[in-house]
Amino acid sequence: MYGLCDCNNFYASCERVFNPSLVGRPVVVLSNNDGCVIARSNEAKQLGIRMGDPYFKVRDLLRSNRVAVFSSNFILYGDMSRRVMSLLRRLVPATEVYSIDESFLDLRGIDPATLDALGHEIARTVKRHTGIPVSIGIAPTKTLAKIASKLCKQYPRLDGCCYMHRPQDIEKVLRRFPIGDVWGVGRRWAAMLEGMGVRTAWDFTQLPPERVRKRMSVVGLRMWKELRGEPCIGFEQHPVDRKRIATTRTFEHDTDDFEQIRRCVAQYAAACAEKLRAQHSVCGEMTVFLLTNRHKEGMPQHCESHLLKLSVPTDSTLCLTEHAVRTLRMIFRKGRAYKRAGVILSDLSSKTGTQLDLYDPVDRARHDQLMQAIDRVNATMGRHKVVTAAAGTEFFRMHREHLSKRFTTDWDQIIRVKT
DNA sequence: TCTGGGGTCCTAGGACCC
DNA sequence: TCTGGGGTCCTAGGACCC
Repeated sequence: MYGLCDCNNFYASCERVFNPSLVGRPVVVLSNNDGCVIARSNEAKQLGIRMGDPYFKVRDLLRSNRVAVFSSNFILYGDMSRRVMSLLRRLVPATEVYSIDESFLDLRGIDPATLDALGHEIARTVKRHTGIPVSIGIAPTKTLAKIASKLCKQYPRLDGCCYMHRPQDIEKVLRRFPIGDVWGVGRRWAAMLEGMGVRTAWDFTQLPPERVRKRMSVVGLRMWKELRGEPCIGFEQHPVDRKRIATTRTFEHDTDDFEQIRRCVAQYAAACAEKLRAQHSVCGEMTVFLLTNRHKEGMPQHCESHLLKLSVPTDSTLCLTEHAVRTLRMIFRKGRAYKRAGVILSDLSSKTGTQLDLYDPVDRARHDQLMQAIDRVNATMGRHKVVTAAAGTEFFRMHREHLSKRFTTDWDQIIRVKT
């Protein structure tokens, strides 16, 4: 049996933990720059606010319904996630962290008769220790466990855990489960399947497998088998290294100011390099891109980008910043209203065993020492304490009008209790 | 005025190899 | 009239996830 533990309305729930007056009130969390809605409490969902709605379009609706609005506080959400995940790790034999708010649970070797009680116990414990409400689904495959956890959200009387294992129960659920809500079915496939007369997950399991394979490749076939109770997606015991690392941002205003964009790109390169070192990898390729505002109708759209292949793979902020700025110089065109820029690192490999260049002008060993020192300073004394001159100390401020505090990671912002 | 950010996997087709 | 067989690697594009 596979378990899935999914935190309910995770970002909104994190905000509520430190502000209990929000319980029962609608809450939404906004993306970077307070751009659009990326998380909603149940009450906010009921008001008809959709995922991805631009903030400026729903502002009046939010105000008239006294919705609590927050800028995204990823430091807080990341720390709360870490707490939930480490708790889960203590309660089951193994876990696979799937996203910031979801973890698969390895339940092999546990007496099936006790799984329902275990699921409820986990949900209660996570709520008690972290304040975060979760939905736990337990079923014979990962795809079915996902469905089971969605049922928990739909039916509060399940009380946080749905153990779905008898074939007749599974059939009953699948017959009412919309195909578009199945894990792995996006908008395109949902439309295609509905065109084929497939409305529910059950309809899908009744299609001939050859047809599924032909229209949806092995990915669809795997899903078909998983829904029929045959596990095809295994349990990842150990977290795998990323194959791409990106840092990209939308600017608050359109700009063609080269110096400003250069500072941003240098900051993105440094952020990528930090993530790269954190997983002990080096990168062999770097892409820098610039985009104009895709929402401006009638304006010419431009996408400048260039992929640079590095002669020696590196994880040095200095090397990557230099490459990024040089690449930016190549693609930048004065007079274009740029709205977004980014740095993407690819061709990642393990740092041990890097092929060096005999004529390499860079002293790798010294760079390594310097990077270690910088990472240590920034880790212990606060982010951005040491930066490159290219990135500058003037941090391009994100528009975050409704930011909550770093209650759990900053002594100066720890919650105060009035007596 | 104002519209996020970061990932993965699979397939088909072309270039190339022996 | 008739033109082999078997493979790899790379890339772009399309699908998906949170």
